[in-house]
Amino acid sequence: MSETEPRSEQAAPAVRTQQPERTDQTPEQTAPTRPHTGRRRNEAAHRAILDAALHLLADSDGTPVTIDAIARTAGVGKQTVYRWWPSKGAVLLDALTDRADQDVRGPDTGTLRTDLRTFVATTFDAAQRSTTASALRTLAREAARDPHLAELMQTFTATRRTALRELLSRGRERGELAGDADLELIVDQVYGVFWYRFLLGHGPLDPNTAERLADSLLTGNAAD
Amino acid sequence: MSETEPRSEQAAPAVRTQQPERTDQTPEQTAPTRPHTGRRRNEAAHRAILDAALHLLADSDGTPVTIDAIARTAGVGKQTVYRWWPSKGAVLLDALTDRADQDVRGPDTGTLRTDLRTFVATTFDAAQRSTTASALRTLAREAARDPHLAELMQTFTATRRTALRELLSRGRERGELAGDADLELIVDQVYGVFWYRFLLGHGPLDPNTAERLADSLLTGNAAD
DNA sequence: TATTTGTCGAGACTGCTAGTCTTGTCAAGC
DNA sequence: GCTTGACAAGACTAGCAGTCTCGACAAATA
Repeated sequence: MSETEPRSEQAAPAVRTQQPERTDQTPEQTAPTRPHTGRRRNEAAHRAILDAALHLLADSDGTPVTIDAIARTAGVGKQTVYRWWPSKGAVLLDALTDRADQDVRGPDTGTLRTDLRTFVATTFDAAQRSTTASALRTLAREAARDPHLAELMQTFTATRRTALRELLSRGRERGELAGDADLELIVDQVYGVFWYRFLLGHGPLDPNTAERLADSLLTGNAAD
Repeated sequence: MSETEPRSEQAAPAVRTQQPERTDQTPEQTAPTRPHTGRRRNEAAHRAILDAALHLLADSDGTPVTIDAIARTAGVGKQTVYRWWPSKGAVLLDALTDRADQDVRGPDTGTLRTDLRTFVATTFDAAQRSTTASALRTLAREAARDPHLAELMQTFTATRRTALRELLSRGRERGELAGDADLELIVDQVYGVFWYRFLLGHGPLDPNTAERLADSLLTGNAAD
C-alpha cells in the first residue's frame, strides 16, 4: 500500500490529519527551515504498535480489536498511537499491509488461461494463510462500519483489481477473449466470489475452485 | 422471514431469550395450562416499531441505526422493543423482511437461459428499489459486526440461494449445463458479484449486466 | 549546562451505543 | 378489588473511539 501510506524509516503516515513535522515548512512564507528539534520518534514503539495490531488482528476470532488493547499489548500510551495514525482503521490496515508484498504484478506467460489460473489461485491462497486470513477478515468487518477505513481498503484492493484487469486486457488483445467482453464484470466475478466465500466461509477457496472459476470465465467470454 | 421469527398475532419471536408466556407450560409437569392473564400485547406498538425501524434503515446514509432512535421514533419504550426482539439486529431484519415477498420461487420456463436471466435481473432489480436498497445495505453493514444478525441473514439468503440452485439443477438435468458443472460456484458467482457491487457500488447492477452475467455463466458451464 | 521543543507512558475524560433494570401506570381477566 | 403482565420513561452499566492533561524524558541549540 505504498500509495496510501508511504512510510519509510522516519516518515509519518500520509493520512495524518496534522503533520507536526511539517508545520515549520509553511510554503509561501520564507520561514527559516529549522530541520528538527525535540525528542525523536521512537521507532521501537512504532514497530511494537504494528506488531501488536497484527498479532491481535490475527488472534481475534471475530471480536473487534480495540485501540486500548493494541496500546496495552505494545506497552505504549494510546496517544502515541493517535499521534502517528489518524484512526483505528488506519493502524489496522497499516499493520496488515506492512509486510505484504506490494508489487502485485500479475503473471504474464503469454497465455491467458495460465495467467488467469495462476492469478486466481494465488489470490485465494494468499488470503488463506493463517496469519493473514483472520486479520483480513477482521479488517473487512471493521471497514463495514468505518467509512474512512473502507476508503483506505479500496485503494488497497484497487491495485490488485488493476493487475487483474490488465492481465485480461492483454489476453483480449491476443484474441483469447471476445472483443466486447466486459472485463470489469469478469474482475468482479473473481473478487466477488473471493470476498463472498472468504467472509462467509460457506465454500472452499482451494486451487481446484480457482481453476474451475478461471476456466469457466474464459469459456464464458471466449471470442466467437 | 417467517422461519426465523414466526410471529403471529400473539406469538413471541422464536429467538427470544426468555419466553415469559411459556414459563407456565413446563412440559413433563402436568401444570394446569392457564391460557392468558394480564394486559395484552399492543399490536399498534409492534407495528410502530417495525415501521420506525424500516424508515430509519432506509433513511440512514450509512450511519448505524440505534435502538434509542427506533424506540423514540415509534413512541415506545426501549424495553418494549427488547421484550419482543432479542437484539437490535433481529428488529432490523424483521423490519426489512416484514413485507418482503417470502416465496422466492425461481422462474421455471423450461429454458435455463430465460430462467437464469430473469432470476439475476429480478435479484438485481429488487435490491435497487430505493426503499429496500439503503435498508439492505445498512443491514449488511450491521451484520458484519453482529454475529447474531449475520446468522439471521444467512437463513434469509439461504432461501434465495436454494431457489437459484434448483433452477440451475433443473437446467442441468435438461442438458443445458455440463454434467459436472459446479452449481455452488455458479450460485456464488451470481451472489458474489451482486453483494460485491451492491455494497461497494463501484459497478452497475442493471438489466444489461444481469444478462451478460447470466449468459457468460451459461456459456462457461455449458455441456460439451 | 540550561533551555526549548516535541515524544513518551499513563490514565482521566467525553460522547456514543447496546442492553438491563426500575418505577409507576394501565388494561385484561379472575 | 386483586393479580398478572404490557406499557412509556428513563436511569444505569459496560464497552469503545477518540481527546486531553500530566509529569518524565530526550535531542538539538544557546
